Amino acid sequence: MQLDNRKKEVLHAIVDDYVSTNEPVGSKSLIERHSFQVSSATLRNDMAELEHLGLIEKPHTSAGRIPSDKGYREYVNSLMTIEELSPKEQLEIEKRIDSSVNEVTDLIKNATHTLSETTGFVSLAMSPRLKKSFLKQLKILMIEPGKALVVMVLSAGVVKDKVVRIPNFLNDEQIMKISGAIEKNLTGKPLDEITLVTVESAGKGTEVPEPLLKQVLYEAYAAIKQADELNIYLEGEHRMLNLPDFSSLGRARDLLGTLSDSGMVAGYINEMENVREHSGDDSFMIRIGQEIALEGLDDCSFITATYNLTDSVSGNIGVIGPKRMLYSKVISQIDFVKKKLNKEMQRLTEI
Amino acid sequence: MQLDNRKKEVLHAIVDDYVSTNEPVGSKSLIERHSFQVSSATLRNDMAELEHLGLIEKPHTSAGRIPSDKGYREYVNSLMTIEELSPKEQLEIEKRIDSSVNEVTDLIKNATHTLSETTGFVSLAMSPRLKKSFLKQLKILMIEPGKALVVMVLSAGVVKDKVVRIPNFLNDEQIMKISGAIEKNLTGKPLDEITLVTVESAGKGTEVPEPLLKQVLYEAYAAIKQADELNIYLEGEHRMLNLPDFSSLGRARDLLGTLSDSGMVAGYINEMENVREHSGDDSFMIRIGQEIALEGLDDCSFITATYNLTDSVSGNIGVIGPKRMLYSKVISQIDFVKKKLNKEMQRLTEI
DNA sequence: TGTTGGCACTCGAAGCGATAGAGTGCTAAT
DNA sequence: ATTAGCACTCTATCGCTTCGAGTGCCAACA
Repeated sequence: MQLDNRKKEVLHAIVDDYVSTNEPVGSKSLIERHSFQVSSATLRNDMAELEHLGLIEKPHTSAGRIPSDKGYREYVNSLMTIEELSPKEQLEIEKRIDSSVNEVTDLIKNATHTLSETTGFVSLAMSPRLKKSFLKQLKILMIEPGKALVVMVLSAGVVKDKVVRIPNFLNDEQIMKISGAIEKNLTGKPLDEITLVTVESAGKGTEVPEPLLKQVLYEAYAAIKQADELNIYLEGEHRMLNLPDFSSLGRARDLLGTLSDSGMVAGYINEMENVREHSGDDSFMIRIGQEIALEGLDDCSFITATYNLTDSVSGNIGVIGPKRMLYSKVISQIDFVKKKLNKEMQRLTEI
Repeated sequence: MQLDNRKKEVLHAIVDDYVSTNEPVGSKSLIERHSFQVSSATLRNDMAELEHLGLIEKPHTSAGRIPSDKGYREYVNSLMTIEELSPKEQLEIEKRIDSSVNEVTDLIKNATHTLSETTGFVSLAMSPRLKKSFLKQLKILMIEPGKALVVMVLSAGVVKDKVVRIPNFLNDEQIMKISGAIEKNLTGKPLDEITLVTVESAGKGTEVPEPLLKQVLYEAYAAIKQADELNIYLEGEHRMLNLPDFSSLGRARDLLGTLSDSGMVAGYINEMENVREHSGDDSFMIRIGQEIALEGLDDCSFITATYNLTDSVSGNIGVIGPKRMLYSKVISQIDFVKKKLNKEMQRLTEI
């Protein structure tokens, strides 16, 4: 994008003004609010040029300009400067993210909640992708005849469990044998390398009748697979209704409708994450307006960062807000929450 | 309420018409839509009377009437007749509530989701109140030095667990001893009779140094207390935006704002539940409009039923919809979902 | 006494025209 | 390349009128 300096400044100013006023900005008010050394007529020429490049657009013929998706993109990529949060803001976040929590899930919910409160937008987080973590322990506990609990401890310090049905007449001792065999043979294996076949061969040699054994092994396998399922946490959907951008009920409805299908949102984040991984970019994922392939989010921007539970186990945390947002501020907020989250995660996972 | 028959019919008709059209209903249209054997002038007199009794009201001087909270209340208490769902509707619900689920929590989420889809409103459920259930098993598993998992099996077939911190240098054997002592002494006790003192005395006699023992016992106690904490599940908040009743953004915002504070909603349900228990009424709790002591729910009705996990362990499931709803239909839907839920719960809890 | 037809009155919703104001594009001069 | 000036455009808004559904009340009637 070959823009001379003044044009860059003009675009910057238009984005800033539009973000803060929510009104299309015209050449005159631009002169008033900023100290350009040229006249409004000159800015009009520049604006015509920016419009030609598709960076800004007019809602109607005789109105001011608003940034287009492409304009916001240019702003985010090359114009804005990111500042650190003030110590006060940092403290506020530190305080809200509770350090007394002992489970990863609670910690993530905590961070999501905090992020929604500090940004005033919808926040969301994906649970850690555990497929690269490995099994450290697996125990099967009898609950009552026919029912057992599979408890797994994963390398990332995460504990998962699942209630499963087992044949009624299996006794404690048999279950212990099977449990021991699985644990012995699968400990240290990453979850994504564990298949039904692996589990079945791990259980071989246990002196339990074949069909019964097979059922238990299947259930154990199902429990392991369930452990690496992804969860998504969304918070603060109602905040969108406070934004003038969604004062039209139709838009608000479409947006909340889409967000209510958390599976769809999770799928989209996963997709984005794959792109990020392959592009080698390790900081933020930013999607603006139509770039987001979800219905009803045309007027939104979607920003996520990646947090790490361990080196190989990570998840995402971020916000969905209006396109018309203070990008630099929001990005610093996400960044700070992410860092705090990483710190707490480390506390939880180090022995 | 001493109302002659025709006045009852008039109120009935006004509620029905208003529910289906969402427009204030006048004497003339009342004549048109129903076969009253009198003139519109007569109905006008009746309506003036009903207004005097506070059962209906006018949005403004020259408009038709709409039911007041008191009017809806009268309708619900003595006018409406409840019909069973059609076999088709029943089947639809049966199908949606999945029978392959093995955990109570999943089952409840499932039922909540179904209820929101069938009614088109916000649905919600409270997790079972476990304080009357008793401990069947309690195991403490070492995860790694300094970290353990407390697993509890409760009488209602519910499994709960919590990761806890323990002193670093406790070994497997010591933990097993403590775990065994607690289990031995507390099995069969209802959760609400277990206090820190009970747990501490249960752990006595274990050959583990005093301060270490005390910490573990405290953590075990905390885990037990956490097990009977209540959870609330809310679904379909976005559906409210589809209702003409909430087309004013302000109302929608207040409503969703309140619902987003799930703790507050849970507290309110608990309060309602206490009233129900003491009044001996065992069917539905219905709260209409201003009867609901929650901000922003003035235009809503709140209907819940009680489901049972076992005889002494129960929770609630219901909906929050607009006051202007088809009460008889919604009540049958809740009732049917509740019955189905009870059935599935029984399947899960019977050995 | 309960019911009815008639009538004047009320009030919001919808449609219309005029006006104001912010903004644009273009042209001609610097 | 920049600027002043001007004609033009489009929306938002205000006030005005009209329309219609609905009400309350009164006098007449069974």
